[in-house]
Amino acid sequence: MKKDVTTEEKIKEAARHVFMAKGFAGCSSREISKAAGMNVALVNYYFRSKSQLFKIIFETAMEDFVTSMMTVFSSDQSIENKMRIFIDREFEFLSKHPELPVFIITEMNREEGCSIDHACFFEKIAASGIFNECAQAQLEGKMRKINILSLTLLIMSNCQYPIMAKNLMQGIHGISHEDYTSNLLLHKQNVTEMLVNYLFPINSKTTNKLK
Amino acid sequence: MKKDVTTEEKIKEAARHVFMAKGFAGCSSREISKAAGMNVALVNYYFRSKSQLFKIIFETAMEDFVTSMMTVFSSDQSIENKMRIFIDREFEFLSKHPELPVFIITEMNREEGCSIDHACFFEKIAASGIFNECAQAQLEGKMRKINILSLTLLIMSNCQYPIMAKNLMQGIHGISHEDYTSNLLLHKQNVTEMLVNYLFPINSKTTNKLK
DNA sequence: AACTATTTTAAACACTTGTTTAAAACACAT
DNA sequence: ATGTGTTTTAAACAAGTGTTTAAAATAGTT
Repeated sequence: MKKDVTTEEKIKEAARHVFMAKGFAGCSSREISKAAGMNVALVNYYFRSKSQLFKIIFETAMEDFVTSMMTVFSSDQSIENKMRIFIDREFEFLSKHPELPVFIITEMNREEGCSIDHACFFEKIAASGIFNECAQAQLEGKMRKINILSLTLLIMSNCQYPIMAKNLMQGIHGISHEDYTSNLLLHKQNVTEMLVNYLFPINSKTTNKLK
Repeated sequence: MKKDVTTEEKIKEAARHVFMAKGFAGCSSREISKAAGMNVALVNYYFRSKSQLFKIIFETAMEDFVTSMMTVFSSDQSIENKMRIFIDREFEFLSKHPELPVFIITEMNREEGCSIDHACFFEKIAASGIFNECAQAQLEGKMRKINILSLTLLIMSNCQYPIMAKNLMQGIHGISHEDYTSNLLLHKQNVTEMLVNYLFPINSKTTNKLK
């Protein structure tokens, strides 16, 4: 009999939640199995080991992370508008998956990385032609000439950090979850304005804003 | 007989390294004691438990983190120059303590936070008068009027993220440790220029640059 | 209904965990 | 040298870890 939600996916869903919230070292196989509502042995029946299960979860997380960043760049907008849309999408995506950036950064730093090859994901980014497109725009004088690493950092920093540091910021400014979330929308606008002004200094005032 | 380095401090030093690199859940008491070159029981002889030891390490880390941010603001520079100096110091400090931001953000998210009260550290920041000084500068038209949370986020994002995401960025752009480190200096200049241009739009071109 | 293959479980495995205990090593005053 | 208080160790504790085993429950076929 086919079930509406297969056991295998119940495990993956539970593992995703637990791993994201506590990291690989911060949780046990039993905790995951309990979250999925079943026996421990079943987890190892479907996935050989905790490491193997983690590997799958991490790789799909990476996939989501990278994919969300690249969808914008296939459109035929101007580079400046692509940037605006990108920031908008990134804030939206990360608001739905707030643990993702810390999870990826933390687990990339782990020595025993469950033998995960990160390179393949990064190759996808390079293969998408994003970097070439930016370099081209720089050559044509449409974009400020800073190196691509710095460009990546500017965007990633201002999109990801506000999500990552939520608890820290709430502590510093003594504000509630709701207040922080609404302030994040204002901040997104500030970030967009700052980045566009900096990266497109000439035509930033005349270009049409995002709807 | 007094020793040059007391056992207690040997433990703290080892614990600092191991906790920072692997987090609370990612390491064992025995790993710490081994890194300090001694028996496990000694760790619990000086510090009652793993949690207690962690609490001390975390609190001093927080102390460092907060202190490094506040030293600039006691000087009598202009607000714009303070900002430039702040960014400079923050990059320098974080380059020496690269694991600090991820460590703090991660451990602040932990449910079992070893019963650490974070509030006292944040109170120090507010008590320093930084926020008031910025609000004043905004009233006097010396600084762009954005809310203080957004201001904090802009600065923290652009200073901390480039350090936190080192491995991720190296992967994406396929560059070595050395290349990343040197690129970080260029990036610091870009960040400074972008932030100053955005926060001090009127007088940013005429004000004297940092030596 | 009886057989087969798949899915799920309880129980056990060897090992690591944080913590404690009791004895040993040490420093130092008398 | 003896006694005293401190520092360090080896060994043990119960509880929790990842993983495996063998039996039970279930589904599907004849």
